[in-house]
Amino acid sequence: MLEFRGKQYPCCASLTMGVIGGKWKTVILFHLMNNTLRYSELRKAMPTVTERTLSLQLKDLEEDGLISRTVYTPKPPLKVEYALTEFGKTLIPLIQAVAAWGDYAVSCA
Amino acid sequence: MLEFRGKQYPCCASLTMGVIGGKWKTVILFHLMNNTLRYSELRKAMPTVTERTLSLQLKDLEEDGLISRTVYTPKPPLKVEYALTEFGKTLIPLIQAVAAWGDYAVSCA
DNA sequence: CGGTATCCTGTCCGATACTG
DNA sequence: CAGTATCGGACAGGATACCG
Repeated sequence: MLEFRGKQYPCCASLTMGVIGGKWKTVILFHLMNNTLRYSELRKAMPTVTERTLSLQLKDLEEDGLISRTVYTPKPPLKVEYALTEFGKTLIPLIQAVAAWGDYAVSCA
Repeated sequence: MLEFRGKQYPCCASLTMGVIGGKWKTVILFHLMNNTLRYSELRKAMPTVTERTLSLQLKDLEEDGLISRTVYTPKPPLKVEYALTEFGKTLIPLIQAVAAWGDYAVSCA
């Protein structure tokens, strides 16, 4: 039994899935892999996610230390940028493998 | 927009997560990565999953073509073995990366 | 611009009991 | 031994409206 940030996992594989699982987290990480992006840029990159869900997933990823959130303006209109942290960058090879296998599976079908 | 086995995905990363996501699929694949296992052996390897859930997840993985189910006995008591298919084996590097990152994250915390 | 608040729905998944 | 049947709770995630 493993523990990470207060949650328990029966196996190292399930720990990873607990952190990057869910419907949108890998997609967010995939888009942040090569670029720092603003909230609105993420929305454009992922047109089918709702604002609420995107917001919640970003907060989750931030709490797990994978991404950073930087506010550049003192007042509205706000400018906010999201980027991978150093810890989040350790996921890059994994995200690349996830994306590559998705492409491969499509090419098989 | 990508399609795989009748489901739609907005991104190659989300396709992969749709196939190996969920609470238990990567754990099953992790245990089948190096060994063919019987149902009861999977249960021993994953003591905290319920029979119902294990059964459903195995069926999902079989329908997605990742694992094979072989019955060796004509009547009860049954002997059933699960193994990765050739297509499922293409996931091995990914599963290894998932497991390795889980270990790494624990070592950081 | 970058979010929350509120409400609601589906689905995942656990518990328990039973079967070929 | 290897499952299925039934029930039900919790939570992820969508729709829409509103706020600093």
